[in-house]
Parts: sequence; C-alpha cells; structure tokens
Amino acid sequence: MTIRSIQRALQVLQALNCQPSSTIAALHQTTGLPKPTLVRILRTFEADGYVENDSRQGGYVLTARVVSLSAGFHSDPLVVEAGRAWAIALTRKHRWPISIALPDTDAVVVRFSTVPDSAMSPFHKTVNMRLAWLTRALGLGYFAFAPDDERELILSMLRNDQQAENDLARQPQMLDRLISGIRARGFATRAEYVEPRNSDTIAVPIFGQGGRVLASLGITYFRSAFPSATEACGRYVPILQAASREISEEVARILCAVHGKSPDTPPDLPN
Amino acid sequence: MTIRSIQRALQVLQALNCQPSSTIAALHQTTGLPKPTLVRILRTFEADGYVENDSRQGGYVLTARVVSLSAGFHSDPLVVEAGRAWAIALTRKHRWPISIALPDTDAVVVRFSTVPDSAMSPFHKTVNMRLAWLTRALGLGYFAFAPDDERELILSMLRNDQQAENDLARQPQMLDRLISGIRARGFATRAEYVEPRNSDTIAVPIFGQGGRVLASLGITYFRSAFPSATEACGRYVPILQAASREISEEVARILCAVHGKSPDTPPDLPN
DNA sequence: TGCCGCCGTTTCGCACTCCGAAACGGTGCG
DNA sequence: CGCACCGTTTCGGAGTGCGAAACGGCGGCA
Repeated sequence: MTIRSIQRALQVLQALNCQPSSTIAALHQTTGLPKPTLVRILRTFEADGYVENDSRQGGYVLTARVVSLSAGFHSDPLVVEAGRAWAIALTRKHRWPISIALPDTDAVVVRFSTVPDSAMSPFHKTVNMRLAWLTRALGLGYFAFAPDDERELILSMLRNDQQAENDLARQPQMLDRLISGIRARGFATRAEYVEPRNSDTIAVPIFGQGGRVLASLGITYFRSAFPSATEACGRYVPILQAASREISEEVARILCAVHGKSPDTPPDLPN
Repeated sequence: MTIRSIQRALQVLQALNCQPSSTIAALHQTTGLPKPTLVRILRTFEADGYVENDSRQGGYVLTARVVSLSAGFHSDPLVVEAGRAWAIALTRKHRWPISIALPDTDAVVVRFSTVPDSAMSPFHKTVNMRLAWLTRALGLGYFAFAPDDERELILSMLRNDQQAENDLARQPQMLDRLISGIRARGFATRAEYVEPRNSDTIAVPIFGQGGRVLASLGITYFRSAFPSATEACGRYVPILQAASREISEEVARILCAVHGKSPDTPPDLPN
C-alpha cells in the first residue's frame, strides 16, 4: 500500500517545476486534484520552506530549498542505475561477479555488485567496500583514465597516507610506468602482491559525456579457473569494454529523459 | 494545518540525499521515524520511481528521477527570492513600484512587482507581463548588459518578428548606438514613443556570479512628478544600482546556503 | 452603481487512510 | 544452538486527511 498524500505532493512538486509560478487554478487544471487539497499540500510545502506564496509573484513559487531534495544526487548513482542491468546480465552469462566502483576521496567504493547473484564468488559481501586507489583493479581502472588534475589531487591525499597499499604514491617513476601500461592496454588488474591471492579482478573505466571517467567496472574470478591471467583478460576485457560503452550510452539516455515522465523502457540487454 | 505524512516524506527525501545509499535502520536513526512508517514512505517513492531498493546496492538509493523535483528551478526564481525584500523596502521608502524582470525567449517577463504595495502606480497588474526587449526599460536593462552571444541569439529571434516594438532589431547602427549609450550610463529607460507616455521606467541589470546578467530591476514613476527625466534618473539610478549589488550578494549567499537547513536569516534591509 | 463570475481560502463532519506496537522470517555471529 | 539485529508484514483503532459546500474578495461589465 502506498501513501496517497505523498504521491499527490510529489505530483504537485513536479507541476510546480514546470512553471516559474503557479496559481491554485493552474495546479488544479494540471494535476486534477481538488483545490482544498492543493491548498493543504502547498501550505505544508510552505511550512517547510520549499515554496512561497506571494501575490506579487503571481502565486506559488519554488524556493531555492527544493534543490536540497535532489542535491545529494550526483551523477554517481546514475551510472549504477544505468549499469545495473548489464552487470546482472553479464553475471548471468559468465557466472563471475561484476562490480561497479566510484571514487570517494582516498579510495574507490564498490557501489554495486552482483556478488549476491553469483554462485562462484571469492567474496561474501562487497558493497560499500573501500578499495585502495593504486593496488586494486577497480581503483586503477578509474585512476589511470582520470584527467591529470584529478589524478594529482588524489595523489596529494595518498602521499600523506600511512597505508602500505598506497606506497606507490611516493614512487612517481614506478607509478607512471604502471599507469601508462594500463592506459595502453585499456584495462587494469589487481596488484599481484595484495590479498586475496587466489582471485583476480579485471577493471575498465566507464566514461561519461565529455570523456570524463564516471566509474570503473570490474569482473572478479578465481585464478585457478584459468591457465594464466593473460587468458582470462583476453576473454573478459572485450566483454567489459563493450558493456562499458553500453552503460555510457544508457547514462546519456537517462540524462535526456530525466524531465520526461515516461515509464522506464528496459534497455536492450546482451543476450 | 499541515499534512504530516508529506512532511515526513520530505524529511526522508532529505536524508536519502545525504548518503549514496541508506538502510532502513540508518533512516530510522537520522529521522527518528518508526520503521514501518519508513517502509511505507519508501515504498511510495519506489512506486513513483524516485528511489530503488536493491540489496546489491546496500539499501535504498535515489534514482535520476528525483532531479525532476527541482529541475524546473533554474536560478531564475532565486534572484526574485533574493530581490524581493529589497524591492519591498525600496517601495516603502520611495513610494514608486519596483519590478524584477527575467528573460523568456522573445521578451522579458515581469516575475516580481511591488505594484500591489504601491499606492502610486501607473499600472494595475504587472506580474507575468511580457515586455519587448528593445523598447522597454526592463528589456533593455537586461539586453544591453548581456554577453555578445546571448544578444545575438535574442536578435535572431526578433528579426523574424513582425511586432513594431522590435523594429530596432533590423536597424543595427541605431541599435548599437542605443546599447552603447545604455552601457556607458549604466541604466536603461523606456523608449519615449511607446505607451504609456505619462509614466517612465528606469532599469538596471542584476549580475550573478561570473558577471552574467540574471535579471533587470526597475522603478516606475509618473513623469509629471519630476521636472525632467534627468532629474528622476539622478535620484533613482544610484539607489537601484546599490540595491542591485545587494541582491547579487544575497543570491550568492543563498547559493551557498542551499544545502544547509538553517532557517532563513533576514537580510539587512536598507533603512 | 450593482450584479455576476472567478479565484483562493476556510469550514466541518464523515470515512478511510495512515499509524505504529507487536509479531514474523531471515541472516550473521559467537 | 541461541542470540541479536534487520527489514518487512500484520492488524485494529483513531486520528488525520478529505472534499463538497460555503465564504469573502476582487475585477469586469453593463
């Protein structure tokens, strides 16, 4: 059971967003709600500071505070929203768990993972796991493709960090060699010397409009399932890269559709 | 009387905006609402597509659709929000009505006016009145200070327009002379040959951060109240310009405070 | 001037919607 | 195995939100 008054309130909020200012009559017209109901809803918004009612402005007007209702929505979750379907599809087809990681100050954070869907997974729970920038596949898969200024910003944070996993931040030459290798190959893998040794992750960047990296997309598998890492990469890198491109397009599509209220059309999933 | 369920819903929406993903327990913690209530509210949001609940993401997550709750909020109404207090104060002190106008394609639109507060007003209702770009003070007060590309865009719309008031768009030399005069003086007045002849308006631009024009701010008076237009301008232009500067600062202040939930602190009004 | 129509708001009594304590099923942990 | 915690469901009661109707104000019109 859903709460009717809330749905109506959201409906009114949407309507208010369509015009610089709205009269009761106009809202009544577009939402179909009875006028006393509208007055009550608007009075509630007003009490909380989301709208103001001023005859000098010709009715009810949104205030700057409405922004706080969606201010926390970077495009961060967007890439998860867009990527989820492909990640699930990939896991269904190839068995191994897929993860999407996003930057968060001094590490990347796994924001989505199909570990619960994958019978064969080296980990139990991965969501919200923080992974080091310079040793983990998902960290490097983002870092290596980030623009120079962003990389420099991250490094400046890591240099003050005592964690052994961030040692590379203090070894510019080695780091440069690692990064240019990753950029040349188009994907990153986990450093060999970090735990757990029995598994590996391959990660590729997901790009947004304008070519900026939004996130990294990774697949994790047991090393024992393949004769060599090269073999595994040869198999999964093209798949990840294709998925990454599709996710980028889906992000663009969602961004365009945000204003419309059309129901979500399910994307064409890989078969 | 306000509607409790809506207030709670907004509260939850705010909380969701503070974290990439939220569990029921976390929301219960921060909002203090009973868990069954939270579940109902979240289910409502989910039904309308504003949040998604996915264990793979570790709880409830906002979707791109939340943006539509504040997408209509350009910084347009913001300048009105910021300017209202000063406009009212100016009218109280100087009697004449003050208006704030914003661009809307082929004209400017009065979005705020103290006409209702002013006993002495040449007009009855002004809000939502559309004023021609090149003959009205509020149009010119914006146009003359807009960047070149924006001016060119507006002109390209006006050139196809049959309205007599937009004739100047087809007379580049005369227009240039008019515009550079306005820029030099720092304010605009209504063209002498348009109605109503018994009144005049003086308008100045309101600038945003980065020096872009946000709106124009105008005062309207009966010509018969002054021996000459020069006299009126000499008196009111400094006042309008000072108010414009204050409003710009207020806009900046609101923009900074948007995320915080601190109650609106009333600005220092001119005495 | 007086009448009419429209608009935003308030009233008020009833119905039903929303509420939340309690219980439930699941999962991870010691 | 028992415990603790978490998200979700149940369910009966009451308080909350509902909307038809009425109100007051304003502007237009004759």
